[in-house]
Amino acid sequence: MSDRKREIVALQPVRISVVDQLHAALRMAIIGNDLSPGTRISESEVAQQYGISRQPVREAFITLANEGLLDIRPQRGSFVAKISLAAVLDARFVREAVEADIVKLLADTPDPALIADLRGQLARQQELIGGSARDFMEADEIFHRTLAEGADKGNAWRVLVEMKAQMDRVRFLSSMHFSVARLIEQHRAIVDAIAGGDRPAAETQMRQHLQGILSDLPVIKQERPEYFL
Amino acid sequence: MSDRKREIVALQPVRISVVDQLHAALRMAIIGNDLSPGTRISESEVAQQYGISRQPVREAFITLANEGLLDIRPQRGSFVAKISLAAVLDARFVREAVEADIVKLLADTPDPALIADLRGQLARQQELIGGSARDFMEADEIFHRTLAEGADKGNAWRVLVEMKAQMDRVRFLSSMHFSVARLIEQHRAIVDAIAGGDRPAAETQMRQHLQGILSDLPVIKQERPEYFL
DNA sequence: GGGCATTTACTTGTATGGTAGTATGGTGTA
DNA sequence: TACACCATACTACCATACAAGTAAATGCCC
Repeated sequence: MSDRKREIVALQPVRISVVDQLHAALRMAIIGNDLSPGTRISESEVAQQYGISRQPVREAFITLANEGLLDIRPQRGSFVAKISLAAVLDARFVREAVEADIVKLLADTPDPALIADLRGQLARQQELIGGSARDFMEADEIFHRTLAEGADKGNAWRVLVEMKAQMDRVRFLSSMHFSVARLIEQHRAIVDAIAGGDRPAAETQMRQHLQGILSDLPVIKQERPEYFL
Repeated sequence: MSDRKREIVALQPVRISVVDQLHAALRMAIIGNDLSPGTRISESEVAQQYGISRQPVREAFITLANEGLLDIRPQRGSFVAKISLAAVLDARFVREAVEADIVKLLADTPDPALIADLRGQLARQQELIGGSARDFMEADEIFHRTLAEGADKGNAWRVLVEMKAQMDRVRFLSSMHFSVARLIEQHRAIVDAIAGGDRPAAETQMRQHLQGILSDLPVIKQERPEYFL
């Protein structure tokens, strides 16, 4: 053991609570549009399906409601939240603001190790072209999280995840309306700007990247008005 | 009834659930440092105090935990979350990024009505100098919310509230370490920049305003290390 | 007195029962 | 036929009971 501080990592509890497992499952189902906006899901029904009691289901529901993914109406029922145009637009706005500042930081002091990591991810993303939307979304999430953590803003990532969820829901409604290749190209431009220490370029590229959804949104809303509020 | 679309406003439920009331009360208590970081609060204890069952208490706890204000340790107890320096710094970072973009928008198209509102608030804030920290915090919250809503980013305000909570907790630990007068002066500078349509100035002023806590934070941490993680 | 196994009192996690409120479909009436 | 009324079958909300795990106090042994 050397002189430097020992890394103290919190031990993960071996058992993940029923609530957390259920929450993760439902969250994925909602974002991936396996549970469409407006769908009714009742506590007792879900409890029965998973072979657990109503209580943990209820707790998972509460967290989903806090995240804006579920709409609990007392004495009436719980429904997968319809997509609020304003909520999606504001989520996008928040992401743009925060991630723009993140890449500015990264461009100020480019870290070779980080850049190598990112370039590796770009290569992996290339391989996903033509694959499932879900796989690319996952890679995309890792990419953006790497940026946040590279700028030592791991806690900020938590809110970005929530914002990203709102946006990804929309994308999953119609995976035809965005070009994966174009997104990867934008990712590459961001990495290049960071690597070159070009702060304004990094900001511009990130903002453009996150503005992409603005053109898809009206199309999707027109196609699937019943999914929107 | 005229030809224009009728405004459909959602009817508010008259009764606020026990859970929501309790959550609000506990949240205020934690932010206002009536419940200090590290304090143990048990479900059954709180239930007894408020004359309700454990169930709604538990649900309020879950939401508080999601907000990062409570630390629920299974089979061990629930504790008011200690303040994480990283969490506060990242919350500040997020606020700076988002609110900077908000005032940029506002400066692009200055709205006389909004500016009049804000100037009125500045006058009210002046009257609060020397008053309780809690009163000023409330006025401060209204000010920043007005900016967000003025830019039509009401949904974004939701996440800002969560970030603000982390920061306000710190400030309440030691209300001596910041000058209300200086904060109001900064508010005024922000409003002036918006009114003048000066986008870069608005951004700069907002960023400076939100960087203020950076100087207080180390002092407070040194004074009350037991409150920090 | 010090170390250790055990007990005990506590915690949160989960299951279930009862209540009040809401939607719906059927029925009687004008 | 159209409408008001009511029985019924849901819903989520809240209370209560039990299970599983933790930690501190206890008492025993060395």
